[in-house]
Amino acid sequence: MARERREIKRIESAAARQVTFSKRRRGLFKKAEELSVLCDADVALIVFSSTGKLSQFASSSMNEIIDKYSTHSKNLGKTDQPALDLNLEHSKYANLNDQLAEQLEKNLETGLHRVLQTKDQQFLEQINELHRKSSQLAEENMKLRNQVGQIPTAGKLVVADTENVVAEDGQSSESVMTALHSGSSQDNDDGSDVSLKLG
Amino acid sequence: MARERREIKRIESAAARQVTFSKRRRGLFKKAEELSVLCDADVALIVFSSTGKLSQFASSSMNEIIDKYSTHSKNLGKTDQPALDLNLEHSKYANLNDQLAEQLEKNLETGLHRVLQTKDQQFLEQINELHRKSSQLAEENMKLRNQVGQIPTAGKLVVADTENVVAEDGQSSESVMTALHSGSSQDNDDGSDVSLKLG
DNA sequence: AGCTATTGATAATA
DNA sequence: TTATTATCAATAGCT
Repeated sequence: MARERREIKRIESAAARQVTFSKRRRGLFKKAEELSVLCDADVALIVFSSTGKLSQFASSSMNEIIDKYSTHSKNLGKTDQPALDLNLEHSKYANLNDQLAEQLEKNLETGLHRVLQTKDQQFLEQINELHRKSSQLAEENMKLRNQVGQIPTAGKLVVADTENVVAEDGQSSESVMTALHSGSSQDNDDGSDVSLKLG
Repeated sequence: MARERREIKRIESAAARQVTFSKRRRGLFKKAEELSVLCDADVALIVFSSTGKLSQFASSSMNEIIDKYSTHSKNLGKTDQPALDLNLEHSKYANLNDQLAEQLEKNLETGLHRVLQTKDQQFLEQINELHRKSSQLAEENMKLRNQVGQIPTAGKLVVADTENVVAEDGQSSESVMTALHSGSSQDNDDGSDVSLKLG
């Protein structure tokens, strides 16, 4: 609508596109508001520029309108518009809270588990090394006692027989301790031992 | 824009209002689509007539755009509109994600910390006990060597001098490892060593 | 719904 | 980005 008619197709020149976007966006928002005022309609307009910048207009409250839309949508919705709108399951937003909560919990559990695994891993490695050293000492000790002619002080070296206690993670706090005292453990199910729920 | 300029205020005549609504709505949707095409913008338009009828347009997917909007909203958003948009706290949906994330993180940090403290405590006690035993063994070992007339194998018993390595929690996984190898450590600031971020 | 006289929006330009 | 302006597009008032 101007010096020359413009074909409705993506403007290739980024600069020109930006200029046109600016002008037309203003016009669009103005029209949106005029419609809402003149015709007492509830209008919500959301625009993301190609660079990701958000612009919005809502004749009342954006949330309210989106809510109303979500609810109303399960009906036919699009009484109009040959629009490109594909959605029929706005339920997505209805349950947004729950879904997000669930998703976040999963993310966090994963992160938590990873952290615990790392930390536990270090502890366990440390413990294994200590066990190894103790074993060496105990063995050497025994040999020395034999050389000296002494009878090995049995029972004092409970550590001696635990060569490899735990090499991998996947234990709950409780079972880890058990494993540590009962020698080598292989039953790793790698199940997350952490479960948190929102309060 | 026509035979006469029309003041932008609610049209009282229901009939006239309906006619104008019809005409302007068409124009608005057309402009919305043109903007999205010309400028490669993501546009969502929701309109409820005064009689409650819904019309919508979305350049891509309505849900997608609303999602993006909700997420993006924590910024300023409304680059435009002197509109009647009253909400400044699209927080409800807008920051839902962030809020939940934050809340969850807090809950988890608390829970995590508690879990880690318990678990760490057990690990540390275990490690301390091992150190103690090693020390005993090393000491006894040394005495035996003397009896046998051997020269103590110096350097092999790095564990021997660490009587009490760690008795309390408050170490990061990294510093714990350091502490274990460098003997007793007193610099406990008890800061939470766990920090989780959502991926 | 159509029909136009007008106003309003805007493409090109600066 | 703002300002100008020639044109094109939308639409108010009627039918």
